[in-house]
Amino acid sequence: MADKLVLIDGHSILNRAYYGIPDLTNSEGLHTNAIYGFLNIMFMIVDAEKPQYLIVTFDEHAPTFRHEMYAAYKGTRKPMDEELRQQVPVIRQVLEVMGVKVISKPGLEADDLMGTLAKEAERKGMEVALVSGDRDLLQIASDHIKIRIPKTKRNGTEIEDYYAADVKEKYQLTPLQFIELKALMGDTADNIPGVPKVGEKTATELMVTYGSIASIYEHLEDIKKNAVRESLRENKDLAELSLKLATIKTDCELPIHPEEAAIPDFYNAQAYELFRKLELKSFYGRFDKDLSVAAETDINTETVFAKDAADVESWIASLAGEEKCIAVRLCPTEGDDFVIAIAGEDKEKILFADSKEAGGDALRAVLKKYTDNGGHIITYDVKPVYPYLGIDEKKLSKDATASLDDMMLAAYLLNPLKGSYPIEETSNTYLHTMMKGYGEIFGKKTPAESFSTDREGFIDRISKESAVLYRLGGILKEELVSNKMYDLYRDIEMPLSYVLYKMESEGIKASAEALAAYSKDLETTIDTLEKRIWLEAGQEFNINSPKQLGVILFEQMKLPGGKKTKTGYSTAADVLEKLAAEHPFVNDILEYRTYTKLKSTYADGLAQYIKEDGRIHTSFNQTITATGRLSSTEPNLQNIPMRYELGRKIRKVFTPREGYVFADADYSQIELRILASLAGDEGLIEAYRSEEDIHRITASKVFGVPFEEVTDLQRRNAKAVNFGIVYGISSFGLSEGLSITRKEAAQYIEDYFRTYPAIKEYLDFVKESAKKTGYSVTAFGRRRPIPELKASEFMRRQFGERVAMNAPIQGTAADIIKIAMIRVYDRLVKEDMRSRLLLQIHDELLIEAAEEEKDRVLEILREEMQGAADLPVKLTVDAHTGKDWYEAK
DNA sequence: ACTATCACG
DNA sequence: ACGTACGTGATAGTC
Repeated sequence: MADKLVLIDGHSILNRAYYGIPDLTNSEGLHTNAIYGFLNIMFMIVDAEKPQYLIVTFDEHAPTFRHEMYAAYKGTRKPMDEELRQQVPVIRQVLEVMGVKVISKPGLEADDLMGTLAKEAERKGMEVALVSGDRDLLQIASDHIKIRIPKTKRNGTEIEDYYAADVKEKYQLTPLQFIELKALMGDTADNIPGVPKVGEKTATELMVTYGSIASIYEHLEDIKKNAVRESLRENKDLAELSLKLATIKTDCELPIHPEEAAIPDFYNAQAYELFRKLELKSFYGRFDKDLSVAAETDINTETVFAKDAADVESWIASLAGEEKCIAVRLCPTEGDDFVIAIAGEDKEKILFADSKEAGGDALRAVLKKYTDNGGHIITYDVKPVYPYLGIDEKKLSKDATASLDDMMLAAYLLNPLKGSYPIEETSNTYLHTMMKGYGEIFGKKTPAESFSTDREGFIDRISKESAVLYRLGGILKEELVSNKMYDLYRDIEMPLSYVLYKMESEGIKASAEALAAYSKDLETTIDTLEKRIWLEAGQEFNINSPKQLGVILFEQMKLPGGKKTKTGYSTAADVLEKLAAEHPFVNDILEYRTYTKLKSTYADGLAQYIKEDGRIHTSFNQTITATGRLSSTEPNLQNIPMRYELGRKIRKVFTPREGYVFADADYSQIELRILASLAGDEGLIEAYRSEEDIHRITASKVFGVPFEEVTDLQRRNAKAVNFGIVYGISSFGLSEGLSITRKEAAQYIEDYFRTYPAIKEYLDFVKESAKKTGYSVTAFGRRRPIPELKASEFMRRQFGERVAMNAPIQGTAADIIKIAMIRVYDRLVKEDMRSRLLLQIHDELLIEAAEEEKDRVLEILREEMQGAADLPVKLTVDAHTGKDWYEAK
């Protein structure tokens, strides 16, 4: 095997990491996102390549101009962000401490250093992997020099690799021709002027056709486009200069040679210290155990084993101290059994109890007695813990949760973008510990399995977790207070968690027989459609495979429609619908999709979730969405079909229990009302006060026609604009939605903003404010960070702006219905009713109401939902009862 | 594990 | 020249 050299383009990778990784800071406020991202990529490459030699290059001054000879030309490179600039010396220090060879040479570009090093290594018989964030380096690619371009994606980093042959394949150009391509199109970041009027498209076309700049000039007269041809003619000198500038040097004098850069052992004690200081926790695991032991001690615990419930009671009393506060980590094991770890004032001592020995009922009684006497419990993910706390059924949600804290809910409010909230991540973030992930210790085992196979390890783990929880209690409360979200946490999220627990336990009755019958009906139609589609297509194929379907439609049947997705043809509904008019056969496919969707996801899918009590118990997740909404899983009961009759019929299988009916209530246009209120737009507020059709009024005002003369089309358009505004309007989005041109869409938006000027002012204000603070805020103080707003890519920034406009609206609506849920629940308890809240579907609540209570329940729903927020635009609620969900909605 | 599609608000 | 409406979750196919 030949020796291998890895070359890393320091600035370009650092830059890429900075823009690709959301902001990170250590507790001293030093930004570390670029450092983190850089090291991630470096470690990943070194792990994969296992090179003998490693060199990182940096430009001497950052930012630099590419070449002296062109430095006088107007520099267009943006100055470096301060947050990135401060990380440059730090990463160099990190690399130095790890023993990595870093080179830079005054007056030389990093590209030239790398080019020279790569070629020299190749001459010396080495394999080279050159890691860079930009494509300039592709000109260096050869059979032995691989250019590796990391891309930061949603779930980690992917690396694109280019040997010479790959460059040829992807760009239809050799690496050397690639230089000429760049010379033609120019590069503002590198101050290469290029030829005016020649962009990426034109340049590629010219190079593929003629093969070189020299050849292009020989065949100048063949070029069709006048503007391009004349520009080339006039700017020949510019083309030549650009070619020189674009060529990476491979003959520099080097301060170091490849064989002098043997790869060091990164993971030494000094480096470990620095990583600790920077708090780059995810890398701690790479260092030796011995090095990391010191840090692991901050959560060392000594576990005491309880013999019985009395033991637990006396220990709790001593651990709780004067503050009367303990942290409890509780895990169900087999059957009804569970184990608990309890931490308190004495931070090292953890009490462990197993319901098998201490008795489940006895343990529950101890916990109940403790809280009834004013004791406080800090938990992590409290919802599944409620059944162990013995909470009195008569308690209002706020009283039930007054003595409880849930650090997972706190962590979610502090950063709702994480998607999941493992306890160790919260601890590592806020306590600066370095806990291992659960999976690193127990793999994919469930807690119950871990407990039975590795009892000791599991006990140690939940002991540590409880210790950490006790400390998080104070810290996260402070964080919530200083971020002005403590009220939201205490008055909304905590009580809501209890309401959700009750709703989940209640479940909703569904008929397995009715689902089976529905499934059978669908199957008949699916069979017919399938046969007809195969007949039309002239062959049997898997209609559910977008790949096979694409080939059939667009290759064999030659229907118009191009590629859209990464992997091939798009066969999405909106694409097929455009074809359906000309090709009725496509309708069969759309219909087939509808029927199979209904069968697999709903008819058959839901049936699997019916429990022995004949009911479906969904999970309402409180820490998933970025905006503050709930989500529903296993199964999702927030997306049961509604819009079309065929699917809507599914709702008939959801029925109330004997002697009960459903009462269903939903807010009317809550988001638009919130927008009007937050913006304080007199026109829109007044429009709502008139209680007329809001889309019709809007159409009348925007298009300047009398209310009575608004056409259906005008109303439809106005409605789409109203929706678009809520989503964070863009002319493109609106034009897609309405099948009109972007220009027309832009005109609609302009007219809309002229009609309701305060709406525009408000949206501009929230955008500006989010840019300044980095987050958007709802009327109840819920925050959504928007890191996209400082992205370098235009598209991502645009997305950030739309999110900044939408999040306060969607989020405020989420806050309001959460308040309504708490109030509705409390009313049902207070008034001693048998009716129960079952479901929330974003703007809708479903109650199983005792028959004699149904009118009262409707009243409560209307009152509490309308009264949940006092806005300039009154919230209105539609409420109905019915013998199934279909009827009640 | 990822992508495409489609169900809801 | 670029390429998107906001927020979710389940399923089937593909790698």
